[in-house]
Amino acid sequence: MTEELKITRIVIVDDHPLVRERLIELIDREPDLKVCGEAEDRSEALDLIDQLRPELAIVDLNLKSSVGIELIKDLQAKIPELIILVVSMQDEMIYAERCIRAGARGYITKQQASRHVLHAIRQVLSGEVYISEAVSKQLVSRSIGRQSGSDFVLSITLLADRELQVFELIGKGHSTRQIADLLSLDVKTIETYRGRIKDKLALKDSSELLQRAIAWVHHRAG
Amino acid sequence: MTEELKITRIVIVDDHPLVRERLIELIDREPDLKVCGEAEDRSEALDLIDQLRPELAIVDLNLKSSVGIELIKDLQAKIPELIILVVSMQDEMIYAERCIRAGARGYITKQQASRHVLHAIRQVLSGEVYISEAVSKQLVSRSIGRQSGSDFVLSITLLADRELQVFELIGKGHSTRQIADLLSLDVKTIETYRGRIKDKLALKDSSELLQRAIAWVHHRAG
DNA sequence: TCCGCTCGTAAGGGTTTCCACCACAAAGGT
DNA sequence: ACCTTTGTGGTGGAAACCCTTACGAGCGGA
Repeated sequence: MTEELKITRIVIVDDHPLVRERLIELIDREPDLKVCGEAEDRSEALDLIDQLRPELAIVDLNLKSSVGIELIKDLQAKIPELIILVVSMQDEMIYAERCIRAGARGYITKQQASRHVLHAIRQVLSGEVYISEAVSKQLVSRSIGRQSGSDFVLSITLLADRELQVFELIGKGHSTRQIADLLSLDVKTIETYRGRIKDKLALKDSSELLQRAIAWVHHRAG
Repeated sequence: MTEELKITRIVIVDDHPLVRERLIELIDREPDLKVCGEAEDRSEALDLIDQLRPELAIVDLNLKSSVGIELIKDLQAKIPELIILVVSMQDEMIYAERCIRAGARGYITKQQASRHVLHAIRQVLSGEVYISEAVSKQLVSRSIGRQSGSDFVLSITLLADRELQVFELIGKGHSTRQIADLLSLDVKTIETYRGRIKDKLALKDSSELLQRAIAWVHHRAG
């Protein structure tokens, strides 16, 4: 009588085939873990996970239309028992916080993923929350007073998830109409978000909003 | 007597280990290609490539600290015979243009990389320029008949002085009203310039104009 | 010289966006 | 149980966008 081995089934959601393929290799090398499906975008992911019902989903934050957070919320609402680990290019604490609040159980950057993804997987499977070093260190270094523009970075924290999404799309030069289409929302809704962003960041008109958004996007892009 | 096989040596510069690892696998599977080194950032890449002198460098655009474009320029200046293939997360034409202009011989998105990277490698090695479908389609849909990608800069020279002034102010995030005030002109005049700029640069709406202008300003700024 | 072209400036008129304010339901905190 | 935040939309007037037209100044070619 051989020992029964419980295999944990995992779905990967990421729009970069290179990353998916490498993650699959790393994971499938473990005898007790198995990637049972992959998806490239939100709706594909929802369908697939609903059908396969894996224990764990590894989700890229930066899906094409920047709807990673929405996907987390959707999954959390639909399949509460699913454990979600976020793999992201962003090493900003803001994003990690939002993901955890949205229901994810772990957050790891792509820089760290190669070495630490298995550790992260086991940690979230065991019920703990995993946040990668690089990110949590960032939190500390920021709270120790930085000078220029850091109060602006902090004020970004005030933005709700949707508002931040819209803010970033504005910074990339997208029109209100395009943003509405990208997020499948009414133009009027985007206009509301624009108004709220202006309030929260204390901006006086749309060009100040635009300038801030451009600066923010280019602040992260390097 | 065995056939002599010339092996092309390749260096990979990318700050995502997952991506590097997968690229290495794909490349090393080919008998005539060999990854001989990896680097994570600009200075590391410069040292390594200077030392190893590979035929080809595969460079990620979005390196952490420094912008990938700078690295391309550095490499091009220092080792002109090196062939550079850019692998990028950005599917926006602006970046492809800038890379090619900076001396890269190919541009492929990470979405496409998995399937097409070998084809791209062979194409740039054979002396041609490779630009991935997803990106070049954007270009074609906008301006029929142009395909080199770097002629955007040339088309900038089509702009009259006033038009260029307006273009740069747009790129800094100024509104039409603000520009009119700054230049002491009527709003209607600025609107005319916007229209002419769009014509000359073959842009289809104001957000494309905005994105171009932003890219232009950040290109000037370094 | 006359024709054609670009440049700088602006107006007319239709379409879309901006913006201040309102509405409402769900979630969460005190 | 209330109050705030969040996500989603609506009204309506001001402003911006976009296409077209205009017109004089300058400049280059036929």
